[in-house]
Amino acid sequence: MPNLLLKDLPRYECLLEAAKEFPDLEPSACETFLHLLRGGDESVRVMESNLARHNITQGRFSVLMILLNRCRSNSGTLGPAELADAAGVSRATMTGLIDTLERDGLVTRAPDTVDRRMMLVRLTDKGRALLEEILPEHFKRMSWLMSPLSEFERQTLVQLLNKLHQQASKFPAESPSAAAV
Amino acid sequence: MPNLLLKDLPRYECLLEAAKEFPDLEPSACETFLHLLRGGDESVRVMESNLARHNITQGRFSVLMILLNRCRSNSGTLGPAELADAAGVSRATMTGLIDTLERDGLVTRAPDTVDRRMMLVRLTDKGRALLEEILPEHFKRMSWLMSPLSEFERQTLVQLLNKLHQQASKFPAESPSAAAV
DNA sequence: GGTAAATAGTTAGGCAGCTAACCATAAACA
DNA sequence: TGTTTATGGTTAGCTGCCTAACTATTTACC
Repeated sequence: MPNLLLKDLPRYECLLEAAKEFPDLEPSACETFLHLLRGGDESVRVMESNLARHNITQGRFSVLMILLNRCRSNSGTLGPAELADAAGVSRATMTGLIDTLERDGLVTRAPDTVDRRMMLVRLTDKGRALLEEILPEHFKRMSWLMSPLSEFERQTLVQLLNKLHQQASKFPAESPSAAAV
Repeated sequence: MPNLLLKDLPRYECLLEAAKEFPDLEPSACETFLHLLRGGDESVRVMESNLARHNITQGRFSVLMILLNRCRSNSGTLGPAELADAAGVSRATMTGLIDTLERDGLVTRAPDTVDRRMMLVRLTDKGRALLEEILPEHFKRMSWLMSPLSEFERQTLVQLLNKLHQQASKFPAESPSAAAV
């Protein structure tokens, strides 16, 4: 799901110019933000073009990967609510994702006999086989994408992104302008 | 449009473990990639919660910003194809975006008398007023989000993201596995 | 034990992204 | 000049994302 992507980011001088009109615009913050968006988006596109060859999308892929990981530790089943939480989407979205995955035979959905509100989603053999077919190229592309960065640069990038993650997680879910404080 | 987001990224030891099963998995590349995705996604969410208060989405916002920028230099009008290219979406998507923007009175659409295939999209006064209402808080949030990073760290981050951008732009649009070469 | 609150899952309606196909017009070229 | 090709815009149909509202079940609490 590539997001909207500005092809040419504004040059720094333009940001400086715009800052005269909008005193709240901090050019270096804006520049960093736009680069981050573009970087994330382009990376997703590179990976998605691989997934698309197997008729699968980023969203479906994430669900399959979560199930695969949980297989190792737990019983191999998860409820839609847990999946939604792990994947960072709404429960309604997860219902739709599971619908298409089930339709294509990649997961199964069965009612939980203990808690009768719950459904148990499980990766099928077909789903696992699909992942094993996709993953080698998937990981190759990751390596290719990151190949211009040295190990040190990768660590640096992760640290910087972690700082942003820390900050974003502080964001008050509701209060709108309180963020500016 | 927040993309799908893994809430808890796998720990590095898990990546090392998984690399035993998938020899193509390069743990540091994978870790960097996942952090990048999460960082971009979280940042978008912070900004979008502001736009949503004004009943606008990231996609619509981008179109308005492109028009605002072009106003300064050009005649203030752009065709859907140019907009789509600048925003990095398909022409069909842009048609839909302009539809809703026009419905809400934020842009106008008029046929070009010279090239009769073209439409000319123009920002309305209402659209401009909306931007002027949104932008201060928009820029405040950018600054808030980036506030944990020093100027030097921002420069570093931009440089690293630029390297990824260079690499991603090298990506062959069609050939699937040639990327691994 | 019985009512209220919380939780799991789904459904409905809307927007945004995509591809593929289509029509109108313009440009290229024989 | 006339045909072919390219371009601009739209439409149709799909997926995926959201919120809000709904049902069923479980839990909490009086």
